[in-house]
Amino acid sequence: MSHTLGIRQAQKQKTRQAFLDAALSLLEEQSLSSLGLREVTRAVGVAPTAFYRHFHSTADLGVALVEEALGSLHPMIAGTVSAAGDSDERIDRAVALIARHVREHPAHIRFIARERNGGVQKVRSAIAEQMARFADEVKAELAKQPESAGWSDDDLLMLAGLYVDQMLMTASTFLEAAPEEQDQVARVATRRMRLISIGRRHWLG
Amino acid sequence: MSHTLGIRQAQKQKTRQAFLDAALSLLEEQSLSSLGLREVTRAVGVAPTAFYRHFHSTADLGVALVEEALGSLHPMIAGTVSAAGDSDERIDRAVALIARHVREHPAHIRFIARERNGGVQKVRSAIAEQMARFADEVKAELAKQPESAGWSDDDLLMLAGLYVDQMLMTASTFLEAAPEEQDQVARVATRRMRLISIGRRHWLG
DNA sequence: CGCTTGTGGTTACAGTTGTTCACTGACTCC
DNA sequence: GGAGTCAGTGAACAACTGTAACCACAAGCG
Repeated sequence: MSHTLGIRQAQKQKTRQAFLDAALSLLEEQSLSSLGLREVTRAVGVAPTAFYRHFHSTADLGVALVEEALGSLHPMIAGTVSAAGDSDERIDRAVALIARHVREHPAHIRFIARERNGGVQKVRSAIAEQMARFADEVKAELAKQPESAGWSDDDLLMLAGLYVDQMLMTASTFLEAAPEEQDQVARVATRRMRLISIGRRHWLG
Repeated sequence: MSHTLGIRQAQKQKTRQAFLDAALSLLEEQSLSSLGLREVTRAVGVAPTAFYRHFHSTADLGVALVEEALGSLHPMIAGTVSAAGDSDERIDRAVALIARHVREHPAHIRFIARERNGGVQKVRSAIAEQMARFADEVKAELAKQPESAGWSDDDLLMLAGLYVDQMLMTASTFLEAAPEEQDQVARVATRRMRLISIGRRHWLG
């Protein structure tokens, strides 16, 4: 029952999206804490004061960017972990999926990796919250697998967090690697994941 | 053959160190790419133009900070890995060492974690280079251990990189955790390391 | 000693920043 | 159809930025 929202609201959303896009592009070569409000409005092509109609501050814009960059990622994460096949096949598929996502949304990944430890507290919190949700979701998927028999909740969450952190680091490494190094990066990432999975298999006893 | 350097040079080094200290302190709540030259000189208590006598730009200052923060860390890394005792004892000691280092040099860790993926290319490179050196050193230590029999150089480097990344992430997590959460962070970090070590033990065959 | 060197200070410039205020004019709703 | 709402405008503000030119004066060195 979503009624079409009026011309007015639609145009506002469009401008808001333009802000997000412009900011994301400007953030490829700087951090959020140095992103100026005027810089963004200039890139969008609107007056500086128009910014306030959409965000209180650039920090607020950053939080919105976190939603955009990570909010849509939950299905992919779950799909990655619950894929069919044996452990090695699953890992290969996960690494390939990460590589593809980085290729398609490089600015998103760059933003998250950069601001995860960045200078803006609210954005750091927003990212931490999303990452915690990822870890919870991965944990839920892991719990379904037979390999997790006998595992405590705590240990499962520990493992899930390790996987999630590893995924983001892999993505960030893809980002900085030259095209001809991508394969090498993928191979190392695969072996890291494989080692962790081996550790998982022998964790108990 | 180190002759005492003149009063002149000594005073210059002192001022330079004041710049580094002031910058590090200012960077606790912002990123390097938003750090202004005037901001730093104001904090030090010198004229803006004095900055140029020591650094070309704030990016240059950042590179110097990388040296200060990571340059002195090499002995600790090596010591951590080559410590005596069985695997679990070694891990406990490593985590404790990391916790202590974070407690003693929080600003250093914050800076490295923040700028590792930060908006200043030269600084990112400087950090990446030091981290690669750490990985090489850890690899060399690992190679000495009997558990590494039969391991290829490539796999050893992969494992070393995994350990190094894990150490920095642990340090950064300590940094953001409240005092009463420190123990919990330490316990999770310990279990992560332990799982990796188990993976290592069963990597071959 | 006097000459050179170079750290740091002073003044000034042209641009930029965030934020305010009063405004326009197209959309919305009764 | 007329009144009200509100996204976006334009001008103005004080404060800030990096950088240039020139100066002061203590240290180094023949």
